[in-house]
Amino acid sequence: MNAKEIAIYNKIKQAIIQQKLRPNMQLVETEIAESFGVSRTPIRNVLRRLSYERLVKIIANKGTFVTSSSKEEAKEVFEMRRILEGEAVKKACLLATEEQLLELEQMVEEEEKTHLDIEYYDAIQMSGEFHLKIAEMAGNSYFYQYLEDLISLTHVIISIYGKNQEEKDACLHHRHIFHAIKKRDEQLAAELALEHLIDMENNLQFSDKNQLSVSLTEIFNPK
Amino acid sequence: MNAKEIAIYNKIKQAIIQQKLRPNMQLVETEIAESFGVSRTPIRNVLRRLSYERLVKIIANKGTFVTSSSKEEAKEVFEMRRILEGEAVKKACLLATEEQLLELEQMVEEEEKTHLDIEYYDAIQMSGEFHLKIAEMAGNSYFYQYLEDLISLTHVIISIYGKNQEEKDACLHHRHIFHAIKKRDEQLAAELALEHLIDMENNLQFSDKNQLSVSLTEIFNPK
DNA sequence: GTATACGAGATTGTATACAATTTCTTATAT
DNA sequence: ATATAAGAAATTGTATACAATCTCGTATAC
Repeated sequence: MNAKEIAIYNKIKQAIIQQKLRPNMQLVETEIAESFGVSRTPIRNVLRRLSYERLVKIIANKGTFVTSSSKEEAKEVFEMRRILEGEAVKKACLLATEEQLLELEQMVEEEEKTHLDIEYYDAIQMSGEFHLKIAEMAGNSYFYQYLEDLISLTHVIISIYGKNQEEKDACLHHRHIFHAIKKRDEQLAAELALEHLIDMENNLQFSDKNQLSVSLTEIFNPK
Repeated sequence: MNAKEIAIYNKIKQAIIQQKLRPNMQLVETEIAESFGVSRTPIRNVLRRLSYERLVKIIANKGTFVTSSSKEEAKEVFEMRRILEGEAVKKACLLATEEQLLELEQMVEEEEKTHLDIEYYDAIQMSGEFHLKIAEMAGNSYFYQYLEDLISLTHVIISIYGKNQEEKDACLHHRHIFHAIKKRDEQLAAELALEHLIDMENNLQFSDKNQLSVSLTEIFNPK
């Protein structure tokens, strides 16, 4: 993707994460193209990329729709995050440079400072960036590539199933994880990272009312 | 991607894996389009997808080139495979149905039977399918998605750095892994899977002569 | 009144024309 | 003879016209 497409990609992605584009909403190519002042071609490229990341679902000859992760898909996302972030944080303990540790600490401090002031959706975005920074420190580009997608999806999942009280402990957890990495305590860091993710998952409410139905058939004629 | 594009995608992917399209080779859109009897549009879609999987590299306004993984990139691929396949095989032990075990056994037997007869590149493809079957059995679609890409890249890596003696023990390893899964011995299965991957990596030769140069400039005017 | 069939509207899918960019060649000035 | 610049060729990037497909409403047959 070139710079122009990346800009469009980031805006659409952020709109999905910030729930301006809600799950199941249709993304009509011509409408998006018009709003960005370009033709359908680059829009189609961006939507394809987003579909590969599972943030949208393209149905042939029908349209592109914002992802509405099921309970099962959400579980898959969290399981894979535990696997990858557990390993990533261990590698980060081994490889972190002093400069990276400083950057990570600054991210935690930034998070704590703005903790209550800022918009809710900015808060979870900052939280995501902390996790991504650790992925970056792990010294294997696949951690970053995979976790970038999984974390984006987590944001969508929280927007569907969250109880809007997620980040109450997140900053504290992040600080603890940071300290473990700084002490280069692999075992502790991994444990804390897993606990943190399990906490996030436990804060989801998979009740029926949070399930966004794909069609009215599901509401009126459930099997 | 629709059926037509998937067909084109598979053919190009297989050509790369089977080294009919060698690393660093340029893939010109119009040429591929002509050979498939379609316009550039679907070809561009397929190439973008392949670039996301790192099988090709798209350089803006210049062209698309078959990936030529560096030594460092190869190490990343194997590290991520160890992480994912170690977990996948453990979950496969827990979740495998009798039917799946039968299918897996049949794959091993098929591999052993045709072990020496068939084409070299068909052999490593069969080997890859064994690993993918376990990913499928792990009950989390991300194992399959990620490992599909990593295994494809492994084929390219072996084609660059391999000593052409990889699959001598592969069948045996596969049978041992199968037995561990059948006995539902998580620990053993994971150990064998890791050993198998380490073995594969140790069979690579990262000598300079295997390094495919990106350009003639690198041959004649190395910095 | 109901069911089927036809057709209009909306949306995506494909081909193609043209624009932008890069690379290589060639011509020209020194 | 060499260096620089102009331009030609090759390739990708973008916009657009048209085709294919799906959805839904309406009309018509029974």
